[in-house]
Amino acid sequence: MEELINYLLQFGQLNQQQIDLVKSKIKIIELRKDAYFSEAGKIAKQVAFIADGILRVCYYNNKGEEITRYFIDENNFAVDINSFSTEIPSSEYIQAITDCTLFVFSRESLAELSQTIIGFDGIVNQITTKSLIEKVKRISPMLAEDAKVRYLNFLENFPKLANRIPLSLLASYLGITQSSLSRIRRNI
Amino acid sequence: MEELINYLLQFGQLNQQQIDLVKSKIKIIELRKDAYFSEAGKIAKQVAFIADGILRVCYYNNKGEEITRYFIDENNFAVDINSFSTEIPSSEYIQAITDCTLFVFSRESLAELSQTIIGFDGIVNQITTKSLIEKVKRISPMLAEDAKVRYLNFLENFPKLANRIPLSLLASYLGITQSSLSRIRRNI
DNA sequence: TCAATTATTTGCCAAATGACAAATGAAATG
DNA sequence: CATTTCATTTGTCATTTGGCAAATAATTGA
Repeated sequence: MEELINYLLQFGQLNQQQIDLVKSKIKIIELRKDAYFSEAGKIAKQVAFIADGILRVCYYNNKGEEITRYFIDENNFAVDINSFSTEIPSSEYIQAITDCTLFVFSRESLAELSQTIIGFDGIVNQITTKSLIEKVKRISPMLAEDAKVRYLNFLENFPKLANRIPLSLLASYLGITQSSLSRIRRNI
Repeated sequence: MEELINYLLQFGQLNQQQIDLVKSKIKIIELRKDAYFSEAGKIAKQVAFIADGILRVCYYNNKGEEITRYFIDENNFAVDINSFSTEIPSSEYIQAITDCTLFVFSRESLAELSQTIIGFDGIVNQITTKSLIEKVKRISPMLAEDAKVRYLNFLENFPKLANRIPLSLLASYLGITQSSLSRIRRNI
């Protein structure tokens, strides 16, 4: 749980009392591989900090194909920010692709922390903005590159993730078929 | 300038005095086609609300090719949020692709508004978050679709923009060559 | 208006990727 | 250990897209 606290402290100060208060709001959840953390059609009510495991964000297109948009691994927050902030039902899923241990905050817990801890909103805002900027930076350049370069970039940026993610999901994330990714991998 | 104020009022309340204060901080800038609003290597010091015209965000890859990442048109904010918020030199350009009229806030102006107007930070945070979420939603699904579908989606989502953007830039945004886009267009 | 410049279209061929099916490999289960 | 299930690789062929050059169209500026 120290990882989570350290993460927060990057963005603002918290005294021991405040840290304890934050900790008291955490609910620890174990998610089995393939289980959903949040689902399309439902309103996201929780924010998770991943203590262990990998989640992915995915959706289904109009051909029924499953598209993986994003992976999130240890020591990062996972939330359907759109649904969580607007309270509109989500259009995508957040799913465990390995067994996961999550530190979960409910909407109510966060509201209480927001009211009790001066500066908590600021920390949350910074984390939100930073995460979204990173996401844009990660995804945005991909269109301009061919599949091989996208794969190599992924390996470079997330060397530890590559072995832990099934080929099919990685291919979907890269925007190619798993056959193509398999062939690309052979040619390296 | 009413457009800008209305835009802000969507995210929070401002009384007439506060509105006047906001207006007093605005600097009106005319940008000629091809001129830069912000440049790679420099720290973004301004935020623009586009009163008229279209901007694009672009960068150069390691082959020297120019990649267009994003278009921004009237009644939207444009800023290199990464550079502006971290004060780290940017790696991309924001360029006018038509003659533009911009309402510009400097970092100092925003800081003053932040200190003077209760709730101004909240408005700014909401706009920032909402803009980033929209950006992710716009870009993220593109990888999973072929070029023709990407083009059709663009037409559907931004019907007015298509005629105002040169083919070459739109092709770059869609991640294909202009020849390919030209062919795709013919087949529709 | 005409020339010069820039933007777009087209043709040709090569390379990349998709679609589908089959083969192989790896992991889980009884 | 054998079997089943799932993941990955491979083969074949069709389609898409890129790269390059040339042709055509549109725009700009003297």
